[in-house]
Amino acid sequence: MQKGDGNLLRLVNTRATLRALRSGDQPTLTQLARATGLSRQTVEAVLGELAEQGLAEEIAPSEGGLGRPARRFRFRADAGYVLGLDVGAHKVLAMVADLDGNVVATERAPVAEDTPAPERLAALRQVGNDCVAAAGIVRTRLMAVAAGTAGIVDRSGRVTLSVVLPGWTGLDLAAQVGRWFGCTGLAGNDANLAAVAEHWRGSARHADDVVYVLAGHRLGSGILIGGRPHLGRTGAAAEIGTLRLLGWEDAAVELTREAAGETVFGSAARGERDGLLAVDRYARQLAQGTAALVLAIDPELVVVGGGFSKAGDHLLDPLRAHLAAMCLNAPEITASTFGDESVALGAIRMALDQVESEIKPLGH
Amino acid sequence: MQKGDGNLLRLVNTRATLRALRSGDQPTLTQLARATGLSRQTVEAVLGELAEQGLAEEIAPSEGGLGRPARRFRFRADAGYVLGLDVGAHKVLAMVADLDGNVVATERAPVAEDTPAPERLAALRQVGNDCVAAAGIVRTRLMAVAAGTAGIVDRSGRVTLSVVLPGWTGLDLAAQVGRWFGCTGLAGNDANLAAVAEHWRGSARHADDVVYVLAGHRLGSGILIGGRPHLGRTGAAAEIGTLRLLGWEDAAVELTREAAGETVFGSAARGERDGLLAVDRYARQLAQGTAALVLAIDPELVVVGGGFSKAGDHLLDPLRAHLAAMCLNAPEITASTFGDESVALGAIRMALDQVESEIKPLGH
DNA sequence: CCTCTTTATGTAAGGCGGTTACATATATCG
DNA sequence: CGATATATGTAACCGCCTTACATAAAGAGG
Repeated sequence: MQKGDGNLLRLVNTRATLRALRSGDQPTLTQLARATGLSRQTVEAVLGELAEQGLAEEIAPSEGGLGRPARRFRFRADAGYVLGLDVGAHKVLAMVADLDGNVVATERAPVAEDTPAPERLAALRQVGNDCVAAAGIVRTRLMAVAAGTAGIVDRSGRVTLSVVLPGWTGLDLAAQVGRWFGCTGLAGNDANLAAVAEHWRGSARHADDVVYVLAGHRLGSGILIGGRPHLGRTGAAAEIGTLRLLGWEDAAVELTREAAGETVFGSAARGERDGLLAVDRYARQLAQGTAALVLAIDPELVVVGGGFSKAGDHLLDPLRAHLAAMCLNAPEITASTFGDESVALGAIRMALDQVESEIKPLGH
Repeated sequence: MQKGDGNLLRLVNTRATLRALRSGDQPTLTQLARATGLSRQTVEAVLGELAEQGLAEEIAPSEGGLGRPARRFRFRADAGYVLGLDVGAHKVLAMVADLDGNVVATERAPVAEDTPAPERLAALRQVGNDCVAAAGIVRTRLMAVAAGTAGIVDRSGRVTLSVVLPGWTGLDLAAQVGRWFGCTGLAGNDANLAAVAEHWRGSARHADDVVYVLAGHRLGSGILIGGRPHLGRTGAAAEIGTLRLLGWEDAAVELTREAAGETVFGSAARGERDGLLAVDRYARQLAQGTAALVLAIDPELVVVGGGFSKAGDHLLDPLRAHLAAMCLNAPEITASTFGDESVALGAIRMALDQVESEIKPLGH
């Protein structure tokens, strides 16, 4: 095969086999062959390599079928684990998942908004360690760790700018978490990772171009293009808040000044005039920033997450109305499915992508 | 090789060889082998297939070197041609290029702004035919044709909406031009194609994420992500003009109402107070829409094209100033290199992409 | 003029990855 | 118990690519 490319074909076929293996339910050799379009022999050889790497395993043949019992295989989701972290303004959150993305442990701890960076990092590390312990695995089984955080994060995983978390700017978060847990470290913007989570298993499963709006006391946004986060030159894509004209930054401030957000949404839900008006004002300002993103990207879907998204249609309906007025042919708008845990889940997906990208056929 | 994929490896190697063949200057077999990382034999075999398809050709070996004379090859750029069209408000423009993208003929004709669709189409067809004739080729040698037009064009090449060209909405432009010229037909938004042209050979050669702003009597914009046009769900990506808040649509109107744009820029160039103020107002409004796109996409580069871009820094400098005030860390801003012909050039690149995507190894 | 050096071309052999074809094994069903 | 269905194992073969080595054609130097 090609000199430089060391086994392009095997790589492709390995990926195809792995996909079939994971999507099927303990499939047989013949089923895998049919699913991948490869010959039985090839699938067998690939499975051999995967078994050597601990990624596949033959299990006992099934009882009670017609004909010779088929050899069955399964993906060894427990061959390794990944850790997803979320460093927020008020909490740190950690989740451990196996290679199938099944979450096996979750740990969280509250953090004060004005906590300085070193303590926040210590809390993050602590919650990460606790989570690994709770998952009942040793740290060496972690294959990658990813962290989501508020602020602008560049491609390398360094925090370029964070106005929310004190002392956060300049932090090399990816390298930091990598060192802590002795594996590849990654980091990304929280809204982007939340979007990734929604695209993986949430509201945005069937959309590839997505605008994610994080609507809470803080406003944030993320963009998925072709199912992958769009970072831009500096990692600042979707940071529409900077354009004062759109009133994006002011929205939440205003709402929280008037009252605790929850109270306002409760009031609106009860149909009280003041609450309805406040929510509508908020939705309008939210819509202005969202409209700018929607018009720029023309996404298939807008997902609204963050604390206020719990209000559901009480927030979404006015948002839909305002957005429809601002963009002709506005896209569908839906609420996030994961709420609080979406950032950590997105981090898990990011870590899994990293792990999967490292799977190579071993060239004997 | 794989059942479905009929020759993945050969396809990859064919592409690699083709790239090396085209970038080199009549390279020898050995040079090609070195450039592609493939063995000489493989390259030889691939060239054989390419020669069968008329895409490569052996030429006389070079004189006067040391050692046995090497066999030389060249890419047959004249194996086929593509046609690029631009349907504007005031003109129709056609260009024929060979497979290397060398433009061999250009034809244009003025069209009145209020020309109804059938006549505009007739003019387009006419100018296309004239251009093919001027290129001195028969129509059957056209391998693809692409057209750029103002308005929203969906993925299939149908005009979903055009407010500028009367009767244009609903037109299946791609199919139309394909029928006319008896080959694959494509169509796209003019600003997007202009961006493609700039990325191909113009100001945006070294940038993959680009925002293109068409600044003329009409305003338009296009987005390149990863070097390719980003269309969005309906093809309306970058149509930021809809957001009235940004005053995008009003900008040009105002400028043209005050005076012919050129006069204003001339006045500004002479340092006259009125002209400078008018240009600054225009630049400010232009910057608002541009800022929204820049913040959403975080591109590496903003390219300004369209009629007013001829004013150069007289327009760009105030634009830079306003943009810097609106986005922290604003990207570089530069003028288009192709001006008037960028849309047709982008159409040519689009057609070439289509042709190149169709190159497959013939499976003997 | 002949030979050496340099460069490149031809030809053969072999490996890797994959497929097809056919014989063989092990269930259930009548 | 054999017929049937299903799946496994083995062998032969083919395509694509690479390495290795012999051969060819030029200039350079005696």
